[in-house]
Amino acid sequence: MKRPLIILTGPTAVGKTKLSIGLAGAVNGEIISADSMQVYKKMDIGTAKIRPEEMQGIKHHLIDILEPWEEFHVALFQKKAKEAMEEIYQKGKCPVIVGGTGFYIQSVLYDIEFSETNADQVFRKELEQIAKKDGNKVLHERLKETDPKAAEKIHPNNVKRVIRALEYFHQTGECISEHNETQEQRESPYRFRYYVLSLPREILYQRINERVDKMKEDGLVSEVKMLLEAGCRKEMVSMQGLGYKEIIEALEGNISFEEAFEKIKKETRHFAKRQFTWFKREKEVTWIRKEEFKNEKEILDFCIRDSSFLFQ
RNA sequence: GGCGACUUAGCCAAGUGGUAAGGCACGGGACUGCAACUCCCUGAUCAUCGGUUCAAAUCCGGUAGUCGCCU
Repeated sequence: MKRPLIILTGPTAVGKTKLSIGLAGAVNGEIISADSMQVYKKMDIGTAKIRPEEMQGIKHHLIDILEPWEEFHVALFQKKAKEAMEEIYQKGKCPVIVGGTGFYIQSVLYDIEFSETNADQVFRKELEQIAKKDGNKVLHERLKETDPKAAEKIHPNNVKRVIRALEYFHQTGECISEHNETQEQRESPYRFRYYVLSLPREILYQRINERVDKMKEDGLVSEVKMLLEAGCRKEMVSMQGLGYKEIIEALEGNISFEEAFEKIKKETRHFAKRQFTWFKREKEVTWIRKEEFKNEKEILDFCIRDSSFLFQ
């Protein structure tokens, strides 16, 4: 029998955290964060990380597990998430994955296979240079020769993806396009419910603006300063996070702080839009349109009722 | 009241006689080891009326609005 799994996601600032506590409490669950930035310690304000006192005794996994100078990626997320899930199942509890990184959720839900190889930084840098010097097209041509199917699917300007496809072939001798095709067929090894929390665009955008204003008040600038003093550099994956890269720009004097915060709002809106696009094409999801409910309690009740079959 | 300048998509903005660059926003989409990343797609007939011309956003005139200066 497949084991139960609850996923709670949605665009940034939609209110996942709040609902997650109630839900996890009701189903005797523990929370696994599916968030590419909240894994980092010391990055609290900019990631709108849940505070310990808000957790109400619910155990949270994959939050604050890395230093900001360490690298994180899907494969690692999947590994750690699976470990956490194992631990949760051992206790007879139900894992509740909460977070807005759709890609991460997918990796666990469909148990996508990642090869054992590590990122080949040297190879990547080399290809990046080619793209820079000779143009994106040249690199794409190269992919056409090794993996025409992938080349067809990936736009020449999407250098990152082109490089990954080339790297994959370089490391495994196999076409990433074929690998992906087989992975797409996968069925989830879990009995699950995949909730996507949503709000009308205008309301969500308003919440985003308010949240960014709050980050400003709460001292996002000092947080970034502290991180830089601790040795963080803008090239680091963690410092590419929304809110961090813009404040660094301002600290470097390239833009004003006012511009930086406006930029954060704008980019966060863009991010939310991308998240919607992702969830829209995920097939086995249950949308929870918050505007159709009277209050938070009703939403929670719906989730509890709706997911109860997982435990029968 | 007079003189002058301006008026191009939601915003910024090129074009000064041959049939509307670009950027931003909005919207849509992709995504299988950097994913809060990276990338793709999408819009006007040029304030308005009339004239000149084979041809006008581009020249001329009227009207309206905006801005500046002057009395």
